[in-house]
Amino acid sequence: MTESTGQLGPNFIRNIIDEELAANKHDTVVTRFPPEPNGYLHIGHAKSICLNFGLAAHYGGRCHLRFDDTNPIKEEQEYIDAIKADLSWLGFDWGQHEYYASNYFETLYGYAERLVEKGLAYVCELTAEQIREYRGNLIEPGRPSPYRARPVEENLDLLRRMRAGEFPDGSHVLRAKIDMAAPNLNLRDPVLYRILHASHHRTGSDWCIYPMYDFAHGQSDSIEGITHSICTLEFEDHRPLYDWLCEAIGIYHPRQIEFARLNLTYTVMSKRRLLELVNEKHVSGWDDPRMPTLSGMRRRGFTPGAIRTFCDRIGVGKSDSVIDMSVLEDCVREELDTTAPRAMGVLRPLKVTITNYPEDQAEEFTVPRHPKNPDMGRRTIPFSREIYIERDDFMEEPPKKFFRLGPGREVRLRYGYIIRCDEVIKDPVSGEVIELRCSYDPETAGGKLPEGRKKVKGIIHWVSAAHGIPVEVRVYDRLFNVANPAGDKQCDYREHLNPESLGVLTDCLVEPGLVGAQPGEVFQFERLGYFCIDRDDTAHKRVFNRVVTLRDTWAKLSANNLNR
RNA sequence: AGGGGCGUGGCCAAGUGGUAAGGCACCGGAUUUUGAUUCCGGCAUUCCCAGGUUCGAACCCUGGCGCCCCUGCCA
Repeated sequence: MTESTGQLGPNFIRNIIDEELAANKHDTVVTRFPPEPNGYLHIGHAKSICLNFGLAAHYGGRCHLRFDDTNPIKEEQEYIDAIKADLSWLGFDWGQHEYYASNYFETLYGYAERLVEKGLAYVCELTAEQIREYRGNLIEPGRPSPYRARPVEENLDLLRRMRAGEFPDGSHVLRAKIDMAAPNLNLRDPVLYRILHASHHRTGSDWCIYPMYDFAHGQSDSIEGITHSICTLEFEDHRPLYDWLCEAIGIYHPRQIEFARLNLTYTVMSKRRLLELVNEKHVSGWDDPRMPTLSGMRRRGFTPGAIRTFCDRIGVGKSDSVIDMSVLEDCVREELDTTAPRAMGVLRPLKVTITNYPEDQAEEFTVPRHPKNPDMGRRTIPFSREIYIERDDFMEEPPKKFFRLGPGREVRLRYGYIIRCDEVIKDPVSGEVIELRCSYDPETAGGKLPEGRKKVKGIIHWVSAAHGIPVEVRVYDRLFNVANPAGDKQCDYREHLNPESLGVLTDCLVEPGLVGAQPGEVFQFERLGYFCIDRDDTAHKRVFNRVVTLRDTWAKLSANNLNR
């Protein structure tokens, strides 16, 4: 069992378990993470995973991985493999406890016959539409199916013939006999088994009847000895059925506890919408770095530790909540700040010629890989007459408090010399600034400041023109431009897609020390943010993803000034 | 004859009758060869509202109000 990096804080579920333990209701805690293999895991699943595995770890129990594979039409092996990979990546180990609801099909069927024999279930021949009509609605009670009073023997015969494949899809279902007038619609004789002549990804053609969620989930929990079956709020209405079925069948009865699912600002979390984003090509795939999927976040450069910290930090409750994306970003920055080696990279290059630096000269600065962690060692960065700096670090008419480069101004090149901007060269046609001609002060190498020389406030990053490696950098912004895209009843969530969520910068330059870096490696480009090498990276075309920017007080300040 | 849940600062969240933790965000300020990091300080006389019980209420009681979920042979 892998421990989460953070702490699973106190929450109402822990309080419940503490009380039960104090009352000697259990001697161990067994939880489970039960995905349906019909899609990819997202950050919402991570919350459930951290909760279930976290509780098991906290109480010294265990957590099972169980695939809820009761609907062969929607499920595939591909998803099982992807889910396992994501779970491992997140840092959780389910050991030998890998289970499948489909492994219990025979047992489940036995439970069904038992219910029939007890007179608690019957075979119904109403069509799906008729069943809906008979069910009534939110304020009117339902009516009993004409097949409700069928004798036990007839039900048993019919159920066996359903299993034997004598009937076509949709012709018969097995229903629990509960209460057609129950205020909780789930209790109005819910369907337990349906006929589906479909091949199952694990059981092939062994079965043509498949149990519904309500007749598989709790039963699987029971079979595995799950003590606490933790699910999301929308299943609260199913709990009475969960309980009824365990009692009716007469099996061990786990306790279902519901918590609020995760919502994050500026993204969507439902499988349906995520699938639409992929199918309609609004993103490049499930692992598009803008997606809230674990595979997307992995490709983006988010770390498992940051996601675990996030899940621990947001807590677990029962009130519908929307967590601000900044919480996640903070977790990512917190981890990467301590682990990412520093480097210099220029995203939007502006050429600078150091006019008083000899043309045939070059030198190397040896500098730390990390400002606070000497154990990470040192690196060398070449310096020469021509360098590139960030366009944003020069302004022809600098506003107040801008302490970077401008005509006649001085800045320090990080780890290098102080330079002064003597001349601004513009494109004669467009008027665009295309080059800065500067002079350097040889006395200021490596942070030195000669007696009496005024300290410069601005420090900017740079890359030597002759030595830099050209790279492509993909900069990501929020996928949607409103905080709650799915919450707008006026229009479709897709109308809130941020057209600028992906920016591709093709003229970037990074320091030559990064030649050998491999896909997945993360660096901090000083003053800019964290960047990881994408899996599209090749020797001919190096590709970085921007994981997240650094906090930018200047950007905030100038934005505030603009608003005034 | 509707039922089930939930309301603590901008966003989360602890708190379970003894006088409102923490994080994110935000606002100051110090240190800094990253406008980063770090560090210090500020940020709810009040817990959806109104009554009541109590020496004492976010916690207990009553009555309102608001929001979410439920009418698949999906999970």
